[in-house]
Amino acid sequence: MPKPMPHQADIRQVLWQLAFQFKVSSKRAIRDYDLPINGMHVRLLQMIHRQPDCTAQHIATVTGRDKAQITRVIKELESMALITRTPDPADRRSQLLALSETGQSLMARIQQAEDEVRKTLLKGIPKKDVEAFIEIGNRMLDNLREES
Amino acid sequence: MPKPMPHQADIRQVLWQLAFQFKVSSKRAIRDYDLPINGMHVRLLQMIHRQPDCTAQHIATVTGRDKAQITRVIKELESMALITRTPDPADRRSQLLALSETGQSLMARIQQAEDEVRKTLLKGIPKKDVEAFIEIGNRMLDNLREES
DNA sequence: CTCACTGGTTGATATTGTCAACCAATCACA
DNA sequence: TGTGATTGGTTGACAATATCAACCAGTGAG
Repeated sequence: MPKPMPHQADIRQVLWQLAFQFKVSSKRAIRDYDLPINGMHVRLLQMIHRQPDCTAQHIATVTGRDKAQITRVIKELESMALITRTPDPADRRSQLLALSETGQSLMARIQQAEDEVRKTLLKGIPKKDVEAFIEIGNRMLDNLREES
Repeated sequence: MPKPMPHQADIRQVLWQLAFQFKVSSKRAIRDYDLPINGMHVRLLQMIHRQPDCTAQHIATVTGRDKAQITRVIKELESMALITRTPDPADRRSQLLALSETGQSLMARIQQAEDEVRKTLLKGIPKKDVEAFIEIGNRMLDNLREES
């Protein structure tokens, strides 16, 4: 019986908690599906899925993560045959990332798992509110990024 | 020159990014103050600061983290003389945590650093929107927690 | 051509998260 | 009262994630 957690008035707390809880739920969902990967793998797969002609550099800047880490995860994904790396014809330094067939079908299952989490997350919250939330969140992100 | 990042439509992305960026900014702020601690330390100090008669258990359930981890961080904090542990007279298993004098003044500096981040984060966003954001976020948290 | 820069890689190391086993104090309750 | 289940906390081992610096090959401006 989950005792009703008191609501946080502090935005910092709300953000930490949301991200953390969401991560936990996603992880659980993915484990339920018995997929042989972890959180970082999932995130990169999603990015590669969404962004055609995705490069490691792109992922690094968008996520704000260290490129060393990106490199490693990509290497793992490749060794699992979930993605393919082809050298960019236009710039031989960079490599274009894409999902392999296996990666695609895995992605489908991941989507399914995460959609359930999202459905839980948003249960009973009007669409209008969700949109407002995302919009305000994006404004905050802009604020933080302007700093750099 | 930060190129304007495209706005994310996906709530998952927004959450990840917000939490991550906030963490980065906080970390930078704290480092500027030259404090000899890391993110986890800060979070626990904050909880102990806010919650009188805080216990390790309490922290573990509120943050959703593993209690093993909590134990270790607490031990470090104590060895840095930032907090004190006194056995609970009512239950000899548990220990009441409190900030030491040093911890208090450290906390003040941390607050200062994080307030700057928060100010950046919320710049130009009307109070009403911030409140709405927090309120909606809390509803989402409730949703996730009901799962357990 | 040379020099600064960029995309990517590697190694080393720090931080954070997870799992399971364990101890002592407490509690439920027969 | 005693016995078994539960709880607060600790420890060890280990996986996942993050960070920093050095490095290489290709690019691009001059």
